[in-house]
Amino acid sequence: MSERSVTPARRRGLADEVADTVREAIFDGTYAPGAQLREVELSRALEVSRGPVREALLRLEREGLVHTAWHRGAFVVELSAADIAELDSLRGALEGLAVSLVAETADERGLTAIEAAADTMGRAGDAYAMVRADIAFHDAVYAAAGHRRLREAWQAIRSQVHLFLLTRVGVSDDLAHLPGEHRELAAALRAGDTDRAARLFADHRKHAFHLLTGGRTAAPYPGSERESG
Amino acid sequence: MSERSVTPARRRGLADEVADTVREAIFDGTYAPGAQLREVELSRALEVSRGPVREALLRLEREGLVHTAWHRGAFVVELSAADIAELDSLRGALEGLAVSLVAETADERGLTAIEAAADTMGRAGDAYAMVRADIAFHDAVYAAAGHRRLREAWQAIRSQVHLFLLTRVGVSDDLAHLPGEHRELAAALRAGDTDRAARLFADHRKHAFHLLTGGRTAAPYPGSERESG
DNA sequence: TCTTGTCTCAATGTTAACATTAAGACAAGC
DNA sequence: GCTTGTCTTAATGTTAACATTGAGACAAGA
Repeated sequence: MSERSVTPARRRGLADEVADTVREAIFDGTYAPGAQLREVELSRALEVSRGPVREALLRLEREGLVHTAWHRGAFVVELSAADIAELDSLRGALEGLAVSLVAETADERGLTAIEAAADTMGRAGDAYAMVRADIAFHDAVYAAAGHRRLREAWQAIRSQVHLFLLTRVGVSDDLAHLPGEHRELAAALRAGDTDRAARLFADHRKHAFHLLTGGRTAAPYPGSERESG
Repeated sequence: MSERSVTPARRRGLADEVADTVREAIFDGTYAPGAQLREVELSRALEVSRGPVREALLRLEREGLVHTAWHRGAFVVELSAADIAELDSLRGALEGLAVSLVAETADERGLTAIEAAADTMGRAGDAYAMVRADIAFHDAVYAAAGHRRLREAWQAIRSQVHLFLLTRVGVSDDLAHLPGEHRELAAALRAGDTDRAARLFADHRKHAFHLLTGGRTAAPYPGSERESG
């Protein structure tokens, strides 16, 4: 049992540490969308040299949280309406695969983790904790899929989704229904009902999309509608 | 007309140059799967310092062509049967979205580019040129989808697919039917027939999968079969 | 008034030296 | 004979200094 929790014990290096710190700073609002991330500034603040900072910024760029330009530096991304639509449709495609994998091949451990994540969401205090729990729930689903590249594809947009949720949280405080939805999703996955699970996940996304954009955003890509029809 | 081909003219930096060179070297077989990529060795050979080389290796890692371990360096990936199955299923999910986007919203320019890529394939000389043309065809499809993050998700596995095709080319010299298939795919896309295009693309992948793995490989993920049913 | 050329400077791109790590060889101990 | 500890060495991780770039300010010219 306790053997299971033994971490691979691999050293992480300063770059990972820096990346985590900066990512949290962006989520905390320390660096707002559009803000510039200066290498020397960060290296001074974190007491490391510019090497690891550069590497960390590259990693954040891979996550889509930061965009860089030649000799002009790194900036926190500003998500446009079109970007939100892209994230929504791509999420749909990835989650479609993840859900079918989990429903058809997931083991007990993965299903338990998903249900635990759903339960955690029910105990979330404020809206920000709710957002964290929501992301964690989807993390659990991707983890249970047992598909490394799929998980990596999710991680490439995960931070952007997180950022979007954080900036839009508060436009609607009617988030109380989410924990119930997640428990329903978890139940469908455990039941192995692929079609029902896929439909629920699609509805879940569409629901959140319209709720958070308030309908003022561009319509989602047509491709994102296909699986729910 | 000529205005259209004006490149953004942005400087690329040594890291991009190095990444391109090393990627080509991997595809050429200079660095076989499993080979170590030493930073000092590369920096000496390319006459740059280790900084850009490190950055290039990070980029190749993002493409999945290389994997690195703490204080142990970078190695060319060795694709297992499970990896191939992952690539196939993830490709299916991404292409499903791409195909529906192209069939429903693509403009004339994108469709023309796809057809041009299909025609190029017909004129491919040897099997290696055929592989390049095949990748280029799919590139054109993703480009025509007009979905930046989808294209990036494809680029994250593109090189791995390319590497796999190169290592397996020759197990079957019956690749003559591919150009015809591609032209058929292009026609379905231009016709805007989403369902037919999706079915054709799924069959195309399944066909290539079985052809190149010779059926000796693990079965593809169940999720990869869904859209063709 | 608008354009164009020059200048300045802050920031990134690059380099080479230094510090730390991990795998392998080898001998001591059980 | 097998394990364990130490040493060596080759590689990466990190640092700080140097080189290059791009945006803005400003003045001269049409």
